[in-house]
Amino acid sequence: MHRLTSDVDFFARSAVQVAADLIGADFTVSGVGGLIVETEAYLPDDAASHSFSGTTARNRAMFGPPAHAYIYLSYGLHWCLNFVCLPGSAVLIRAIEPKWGMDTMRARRGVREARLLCSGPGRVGQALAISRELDGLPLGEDPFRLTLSSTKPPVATGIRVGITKAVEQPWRFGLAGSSFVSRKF
DNA sequence: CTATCGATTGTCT
DNA sequence: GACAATCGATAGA
Repeated sequence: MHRLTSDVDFFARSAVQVAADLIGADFTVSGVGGLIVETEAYLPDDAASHSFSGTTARNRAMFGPPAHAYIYLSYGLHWCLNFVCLPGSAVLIRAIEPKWGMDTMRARRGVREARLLCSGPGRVGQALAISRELDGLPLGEDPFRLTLSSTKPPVATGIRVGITKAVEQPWRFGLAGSSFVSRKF
C-alpha cells in the first residue's frame, strides 16, 4: 500500500476507488485535523458533479492535476474541500474524526462537543479554516499534510447526500461504526 | 427523535 | 433570476 497519499499515483485513479481508500487517512491543515471518516466521489460523466458540464471558473481545479485541492462555496456560506483525482473527478471530504488542534477547532466552530466539530463538509471547512485561498493548491505541500492508514479499515458504503441528480449512485464511503460521520449509513 | 425552514452569495442559464 | 455536494434553530411527536 502507499505511504504518502499526496503521491500523484494514488490520486490518478477513479475517484470512487480513491474515496474508499481515503477512509482512515490522517489529514491536517496547518496542523489541525484528524482521521478522514467520510467521503464522496464525483465523476466527469456524473450529473451530480460540478464538472458535468465542462470547465468553468469555479471548477477549474477539478480539471487540473491530481492530488490538488478543489474548494468551493456551498449555499453561499460553507466552504467545502475536495481532493482532485483523474481530470474532472474529485473526492468530497465530508467528515473527520478530530485529533489534532481540537481547541482551535472548538474556537473556530463555536461548539465544544467533539462529534460536532467536523461531522459534515461545511463543518470540516470551518474547523480546518478552508477557504478560497487554498483552492488549487497541491496536497503534498504546506499547509496540507496527508498520511494514509497503514491498515485497511472497515468501510461502509451508501448513496450520496444532499444532491438532486444521480442520487442512486453508491459513492459515499465511511468508516464503519464511526460516530463522527455526518449521518448514519 | 423527525420535519421544516431561513440564511447567504457565488455561479451559471 | 434560479439554484446550490449545508447548517443550525425551532417546533412538534
